[in-house]
Amino acid sequence: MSTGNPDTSILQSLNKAQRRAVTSNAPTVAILAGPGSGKTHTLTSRVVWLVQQGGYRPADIIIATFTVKAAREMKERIGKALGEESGKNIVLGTFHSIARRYLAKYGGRIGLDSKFGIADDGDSRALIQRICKRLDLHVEPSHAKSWIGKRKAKGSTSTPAQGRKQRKENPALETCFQEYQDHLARSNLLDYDDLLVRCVELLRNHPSCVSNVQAVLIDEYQDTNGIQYDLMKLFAQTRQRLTIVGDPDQSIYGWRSAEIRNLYRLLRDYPETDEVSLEENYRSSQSILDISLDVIQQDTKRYKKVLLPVHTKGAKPVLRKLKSSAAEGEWIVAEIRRAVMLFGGMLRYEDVAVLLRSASLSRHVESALGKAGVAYRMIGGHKFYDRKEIKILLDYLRVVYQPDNNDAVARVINVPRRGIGEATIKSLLDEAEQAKMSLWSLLWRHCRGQRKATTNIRAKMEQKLNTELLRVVSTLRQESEQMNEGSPLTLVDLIDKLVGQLNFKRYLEEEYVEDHEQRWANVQELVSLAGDFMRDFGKADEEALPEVEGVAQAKEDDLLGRFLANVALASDAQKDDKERDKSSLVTISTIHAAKGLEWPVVFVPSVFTGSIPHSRAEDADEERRLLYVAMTRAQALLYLSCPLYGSQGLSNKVELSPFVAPFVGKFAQKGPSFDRPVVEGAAKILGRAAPTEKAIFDKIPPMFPPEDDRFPIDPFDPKNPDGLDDDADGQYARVSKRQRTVYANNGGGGGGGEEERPWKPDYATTMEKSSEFTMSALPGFVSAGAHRAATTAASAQETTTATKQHPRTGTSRRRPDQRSLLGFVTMEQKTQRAQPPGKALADLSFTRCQAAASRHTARCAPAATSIDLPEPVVDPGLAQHRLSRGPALARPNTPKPTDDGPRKRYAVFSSSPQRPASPDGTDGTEAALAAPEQSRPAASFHTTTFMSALPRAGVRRPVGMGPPPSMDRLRKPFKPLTINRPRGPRG
DNA sequence: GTCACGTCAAGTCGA
DNA sequence: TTGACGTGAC
Repeated sequence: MSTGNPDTSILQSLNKAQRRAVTSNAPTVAILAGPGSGKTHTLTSRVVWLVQQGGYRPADIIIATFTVKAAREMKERIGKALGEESGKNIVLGTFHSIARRYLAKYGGRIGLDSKFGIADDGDSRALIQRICKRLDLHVEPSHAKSWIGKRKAKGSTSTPAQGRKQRKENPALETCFQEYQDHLARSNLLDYDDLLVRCVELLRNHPSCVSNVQAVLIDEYQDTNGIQYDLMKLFAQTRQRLTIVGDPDQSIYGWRSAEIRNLYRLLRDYPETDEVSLEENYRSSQSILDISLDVIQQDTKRYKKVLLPVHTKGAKPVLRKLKSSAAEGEWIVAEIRRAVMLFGGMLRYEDVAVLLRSASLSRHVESALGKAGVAYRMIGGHKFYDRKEIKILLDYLRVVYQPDNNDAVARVINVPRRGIGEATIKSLLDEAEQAKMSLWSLLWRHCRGQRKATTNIRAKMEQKLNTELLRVVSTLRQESEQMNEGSPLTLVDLIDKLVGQLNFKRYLEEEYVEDHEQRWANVQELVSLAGDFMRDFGKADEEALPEVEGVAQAKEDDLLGRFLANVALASDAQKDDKERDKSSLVTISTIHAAKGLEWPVVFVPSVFTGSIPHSRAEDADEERRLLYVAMTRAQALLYLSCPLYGSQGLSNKVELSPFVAPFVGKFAQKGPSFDRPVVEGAAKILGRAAPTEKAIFDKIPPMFPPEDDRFPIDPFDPKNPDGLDDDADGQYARVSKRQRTVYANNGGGGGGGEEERPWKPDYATTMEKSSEFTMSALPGFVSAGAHRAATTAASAQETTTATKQHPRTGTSRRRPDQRSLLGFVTMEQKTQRAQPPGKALADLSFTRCQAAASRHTARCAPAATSIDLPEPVVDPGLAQHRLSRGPALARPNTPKPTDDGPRKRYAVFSSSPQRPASPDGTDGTEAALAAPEQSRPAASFHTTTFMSALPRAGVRRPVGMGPPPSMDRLRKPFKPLTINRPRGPRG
């Protein structure tokens, strides 16, 4: 505070609307903004503002995010802005993690045992399955699970009447629910939803726990569900100061009961809300935005908003048709290489992302990348903690921590093998249940001779159980308790001991002959993660909640418990970014996991019906939003593609996704020519220096195809498939199985090598770098570097007036050119009072026609968008259109702002507002050149099984030594473990 | 009855 | 890639 002027330093990186959001004095601020508009940046800046200008203690601020990734990123940014020390006092995390902390501290008040564990998805599923079977409920376990989840996630949105109705309709589900909860309670477990439900219960009954909280901020608000909304309100119950950021168009978690209508509830519950729209998109080229808007605007019920491109037109997005998924993969790789090559070093592999609807679609892309020797990493997909060997160890630790966790005991009772079969385990479980004791104590008593189990346990089994399971676990438990009391023993020691006493290495060698080294490396990775945890969270104050005066906290000093909770809530192994991966890797990710990130080049393959929209999806609109999210990740180049035939072969034809079908004509049919304008345009968007033509051509190898013409534009020709595709298809889909034995004999691990890509020594494989994969992302703001520079000039002019802007009151705090979120609704009500009451609440994804004026357009075309327009201009047709939707709710207690001054209103129907060629379109990029690093995508990721094994000690499986390659290996020719060693099978 | 082994099919998204 | 299922061997 003493050095320099803190407020200007924060505000400098903001545009006008962002600054208004950051500095607003309203108790509640709702920031609504499209992709690439700097939402997170704005939110973090507001936190800094609240601390530095509002004088709030960081410890009195709660920031809730939706994903671990977002939480981590936020933490990093705030730490940078506020300094590590005060930054870390902020209560920041996912809803679940914050709820867990409160429950650990104060849960005793609602009768919760402080040593509760967290039941993860697998636990819940297994439990429900058992219940359904045991009680013969005739319900689909998966259905029961989602039913239970939905019920818990609803929060106070469900009225008692609704609840009763459901109860009558579904007695079986109700029973299942009851049983499930009882079982969890007996095992002292909470599932993910329970964390939220119980925390709501806690804060509702004991508001003093949050009496210190001055401000609550919510990221990705559109993804909150009912119970999270309740929780948010309760967090803020003392001061009622809330800031939310969100984008209804990016709501892609409906299947987790996210409710877009929460936006509406907020405005109803907090009538003083100051709404801010961020309209400038700093990320993507104009043509990418245009076509993304085309897609999203098919949703007529959508909440319309403006998205103003800051950048120039750019290369036309591509919609490519390929013959098969295999061809699609190969095309993607060819196109990636073409782009990297013809951009002369300006684009690297790390600038490219392939975004998939589901992780299982990655096979063909992975295979093609592997063949070409292009290294990649995978975000989403399978989790580190979900690996078999890791799960076993974690289950052991859970038993150590919570011996009454029957499910965990049951899973480890025969691992390593002790001759106890499934039937025995089931019988033991049933017996324990009937005797109303835990499985653990049943075993314990039996082996101590205190109570003979009715289940037959053979002497051999008993002995093994006694020495290997019971004794090991109980000694570890003692040590874990000592650990909490300050003995020098650490978590790492604990896991090491466990691994040693189980003889886990030998177990892996015996059980997984083929890949035990990978698995052992994973175990070591777990140990090292535990070490990281000790370092980061070992001090108990790291996750601590602030002391609240007069409110006693329980001590949460159980390291093991916190480690396990961390594992359950993170669901994803992450390392910090000190050892950041510097190598150039293509990113493959699910669309869900890509949210919030950006890349210069984005591929969205498999854009066909059944994939997106997914065949099992319930909500087509959500699928469309998903595609929209994927497309808006792209900065400079966007490629969609679609195979003509599904993976089953030529018999099943595939249809282009209806989301893009109407706009086929707007896409290019093949990749653009990377001529001078395209290269320079991309350079501008990315804020990088365009390479000279010489630099480009010097690097291009002879015969390199400069155009995207290696694949037919229209590959539809079922009778005469072209050779390339057919080969690939045949080899992968049909022949591989039979060839397997052949390869085993003549090729060893590298079997089929000649059909695969020739070995290339000089690429970084994902294998070698896997340790860094688990770490989180690059620092810095996601918004393009150009963003800051683009606004610098404007801010310089405006800083003088900025401080005078905010001390207005009520809704009039809006800028004159910014409309209320409910603007059109209130208007609608005026004109249409006679509407019958009805589905107002049910249909809240209302449309808004939003003033399109912004600083930018105002500058570009002052005459057209003059803020001095005397009258609101609303297209009557639009109002008409919305009328059929029934009466909207007015915000209660809000006087109609009549003295707001002139408010400019006009509807925007085109995909993006017309903008004249921007004279200042260049202003940002040049300055941004100075810091090209900052525009790199931020990402956090983890390894997949495929690339997991970290040969820490340099262990590598020699080619040909192992057993014959699995079928999977043949399908995926890229197997660095084997390919990297171009030796023959016999050395 | 129980265990080990092979085969077959199916598989969103994530805290 | 896991899981459910059917089959021989203790």
